[in-house]
Amino acid sequence: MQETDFPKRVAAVRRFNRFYTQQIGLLHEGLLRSPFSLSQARVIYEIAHHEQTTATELGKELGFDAGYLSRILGGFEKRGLIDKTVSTTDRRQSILSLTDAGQDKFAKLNAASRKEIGGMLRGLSDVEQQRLVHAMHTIEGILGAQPEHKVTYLLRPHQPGDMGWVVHRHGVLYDQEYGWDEHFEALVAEIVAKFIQSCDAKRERCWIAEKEGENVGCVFCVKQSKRVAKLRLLLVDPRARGLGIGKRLVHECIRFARRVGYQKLTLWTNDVLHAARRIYEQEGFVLVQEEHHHSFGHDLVGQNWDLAL
Amino acid sequence: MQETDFPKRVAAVRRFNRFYTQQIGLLHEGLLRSPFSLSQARVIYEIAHHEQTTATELGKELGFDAGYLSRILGGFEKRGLIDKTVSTTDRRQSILSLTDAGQDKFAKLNAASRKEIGGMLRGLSDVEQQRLVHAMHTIEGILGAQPEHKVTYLLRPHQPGDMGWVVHRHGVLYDQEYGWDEHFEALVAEIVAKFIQSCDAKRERCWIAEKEGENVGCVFCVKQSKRVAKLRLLLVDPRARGLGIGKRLVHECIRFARRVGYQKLTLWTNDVLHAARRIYEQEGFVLVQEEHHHSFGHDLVGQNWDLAL
DNA sequence: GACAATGCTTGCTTATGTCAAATAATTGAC
DNA sequence: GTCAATTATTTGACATAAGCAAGCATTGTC
Repeated sequence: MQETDFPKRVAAVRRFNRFYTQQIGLLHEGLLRSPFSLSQARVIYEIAHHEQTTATELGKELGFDAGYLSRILGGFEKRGLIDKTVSTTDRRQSILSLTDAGQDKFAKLNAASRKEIGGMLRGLSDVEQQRLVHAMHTIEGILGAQPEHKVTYLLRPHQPGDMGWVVHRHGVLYDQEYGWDEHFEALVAEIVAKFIQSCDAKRERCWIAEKEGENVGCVFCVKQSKRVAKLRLLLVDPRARGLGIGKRLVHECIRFARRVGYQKLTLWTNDVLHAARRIYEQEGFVLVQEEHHHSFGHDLVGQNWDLAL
Repeated sequence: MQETDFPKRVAAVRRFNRFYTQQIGLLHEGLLRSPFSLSQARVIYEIAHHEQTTATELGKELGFDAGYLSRILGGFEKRGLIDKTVSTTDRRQSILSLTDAGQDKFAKLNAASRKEIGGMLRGLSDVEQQRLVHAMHTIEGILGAQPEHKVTYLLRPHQPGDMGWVVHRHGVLYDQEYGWDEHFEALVAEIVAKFIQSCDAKRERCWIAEKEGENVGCVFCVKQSKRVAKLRLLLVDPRARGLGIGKRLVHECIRFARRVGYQKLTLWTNDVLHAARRIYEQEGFVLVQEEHHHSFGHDLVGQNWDLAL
């Protein structure tokens, strides 16, 4: 290295820091129209991206003072955004997780942020976008010792547009992977239509898994009878498999069914869906019935699985 | 563009924002050991890099609330870091400039920041440093509509190490540009030695011009008699010429001499130094005497210039 | 079972930041 | 030249952000 370059480099980094401090200040303004401060947004972001976490863990990741964080979390709890459950292994800590309302609020915040950044990016040419993203990767790679979270997906309630995605993705994937015909897509469409039209918000729910701003999975919990809930339409996009999203979706569904007072959770699937089967088994579902049927252009074996709640 | 890339890009930018928010938080900690908060540091930085500015201008550049800024500036004034002079063209505004103490405090802050960033950079390989700086430039270029200040230098009092630089640079540059021999360097060394040894801090001063962390210019104001000050050793590095640094140094020197009560400012130079001559003329100096002499291996014409204060 | 360490909460303090009103000076319209 | 609108700055009141330290309950260690 030419030794005379070094001060120039230091100056360049300092200039960039000033520049980006400014940029982040601008983002801050974007949050003004949201019910979250920058710090709160960072906290809720972290919670949303962990299935479960604790205050100390959050504090370490974000570099926050424990007292300050405690207050932020207290506020979230009061607003009904998070649940604190005393840990079974260590009764000093609370396990933090988003409530349904929290998931919803966060999804909105997330969408707003995405829209804002998207708007900014759209002002750039394709080449500029590529260069920008590449340069950011470079900087993160060089400065960021800490690896990105393994789990970068997030669960949220459904929003407009999601039902279409559910139908579309089921159609495409079951065709690709199992050769099922369009009758399957139609069946899915019928299910989601009914879900939307007669949705009992208190006892029925849909979760969408989102990764890097794109939908990558879903599951539905619908009412079959007063005491029995049914898990339907579990799907994980191939691009996002292996991250535990399927398991998490099922888990969330079970937690919900239990919480709102069902006594049994049932589901219908087909024996060719091996990955799903493994998840159901792990979560404690029991195979209660099988029957042969011819549907979607194939001979299939339908299965009913039950879980006592 | 592949439309499916877009959400990925948005996600990448958002991730970078989170990442850099974190980074800037770390820098914030570096300031904890300084007497400035992040906001204060940003304000004093801006003041230091403008010869003169106003509160409104600062507020616009930094995006600060006028009231908040007013208080920060009030605090600085109380601590003796800045001067507020009512503008002659608009008596509502104050022209802000750093006092000597302010220049000094800021130079220390600046050095600390540079040291911190320098330390971080030293942990990287030469190639990584280059890539980092290049990536930062790219981002600034793409996102930053606003051009960097034209004037990126800063004046400050001397610090340990500066005298050596003054001697060295005079030696090298006068050899390169005029072929003067080592006797000139020796003369400079003698002058700075005397300056340090018998410096009357109230009535004598040295200014160093700094650009991107490197010294690029200097000037001295020393006492010749109770009523007469002498400007000496004006130098601007070739790399930094054309930015008005020479003029600014002379200007600062005149202001100081006037403020501490001298009645005349005098200086000795040689007719071959054309650039310097132009500055002296512009600032109102008058040529009072010339004499031929043989020094530093050349036949020269020495000149005395005076300015009534 | 004493004792240090950990996870979290709470009280207190200071810094940060915003809003609205007040003052003084300037500018533009007539 | 006069008046209204605008601009630069200050000030008071206020809300939020953020850090420090003391405290409490729990856990792990010896």
